[in-house]
Amino acid sequence: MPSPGLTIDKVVDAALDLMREEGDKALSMSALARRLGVKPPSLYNHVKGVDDLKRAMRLSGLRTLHQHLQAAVVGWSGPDALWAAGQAYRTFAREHPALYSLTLAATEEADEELQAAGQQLLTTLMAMLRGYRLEGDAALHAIRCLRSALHGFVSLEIGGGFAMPLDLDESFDRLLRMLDQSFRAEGSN
Amino acid sequence: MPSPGLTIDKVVDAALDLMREEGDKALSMSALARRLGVKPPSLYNHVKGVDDLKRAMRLSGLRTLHQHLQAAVVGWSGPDALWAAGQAYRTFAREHPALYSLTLAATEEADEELQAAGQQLLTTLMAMLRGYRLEGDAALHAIRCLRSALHGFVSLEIGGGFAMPLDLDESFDRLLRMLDQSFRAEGSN
DNA sequence: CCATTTAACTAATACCTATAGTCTATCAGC
DNA sequence: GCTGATAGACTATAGGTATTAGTTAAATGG
Repeated sequence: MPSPGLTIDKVVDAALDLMREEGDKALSMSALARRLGVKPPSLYNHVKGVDDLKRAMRLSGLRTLHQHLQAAVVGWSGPDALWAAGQAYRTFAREHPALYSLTLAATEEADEELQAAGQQLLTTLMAMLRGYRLEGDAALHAIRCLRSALHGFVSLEIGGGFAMPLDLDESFDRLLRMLDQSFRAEGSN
Repeated sequence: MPSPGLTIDKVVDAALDLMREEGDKALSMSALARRLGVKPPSLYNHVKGVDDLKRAMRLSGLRTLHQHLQAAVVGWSGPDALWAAGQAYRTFAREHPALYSLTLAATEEADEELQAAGQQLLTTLMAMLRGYRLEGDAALHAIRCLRSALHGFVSLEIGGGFAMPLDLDESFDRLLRMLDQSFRAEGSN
């Protein structure tokens, strides 16, 4: 083996750095190879192609997001947990906008590993809602509302969709209040 | 002029068809030229390049969405208008998933025309909320909640993000109920 | 110490976007 | 009806991308 300078982890990490620094448009096998000081074909010893690379990045993104969420909500319940999770979610998206977009895009062709990572995320969100005493389908519908609201807000925010000169933190707080009140109302059934 | 078979509208329409039929990944100047029975360089007489083409498609998407929304809410107010708008929004996204993603992605580098189209959309949403008697900043924050919820839901839905075997229509209805109750509470201030 | 394997490489293919320059059919004005 | 300008197609070309095939050298294991 001629000086194995690369590992799959180094490749994925470099790809994450590249996308963080230069945006999702700049991510390519060529640019990645340049950054790693290597010729493009060498990358194919570690990833199957650009789609496989993105899949690995998505997996990394899902796991990192999950860790952040879990760290944020541990020890809290009910509204406190909701606010902590909301802030953590939004912070992650703002700090890694390109990765966030990539991660949440196209859950369609998710293999087993990706689905497991998504499932873990869902489990954490479910646990977070435990304080609201939501049962059965109501809890699942509530999760969907929660995910929609969070994903929609951060997507629009990082995409520059909120143009009005109006405090974003305040808007996000109101979004969380809306969720909180909805969960309270549903939970008291 | 050797038989001007192309016009800017034909080009954009063909691009929309191409993306609707084969997905956003299949959209390229080459594929578009093939579909139009023309050589790729000919397209450059009508659009500046692939980015300009996408810009034109985004504009078309924004305007179509706006028309659908306006047609849906006319004659209604309050909750009725909210439900009509929600259904129209979701229907548009489901019928043109690739166009929807393209339209709402990267509002960043929006030129004057795009911003105007976005503004019209916003104006229609504002009018729709009139029945809730929301005033000043409260109305603007409410719009952001509305957009977040709708955009998040349809994005996740068309991306296959909702995997649970649970009725999507029911989930969407609950999302609208959450918005409705929030607007009622805010409006009574 | 040698065989195997790993992971880099070079070379080549087949796309893609985009620009420059050419040619021809149409249209306006005479 | 002729002619000149122009619009809109074309050919040719440059340079970028992903990917595969085949080659070579280094490190490991028996």
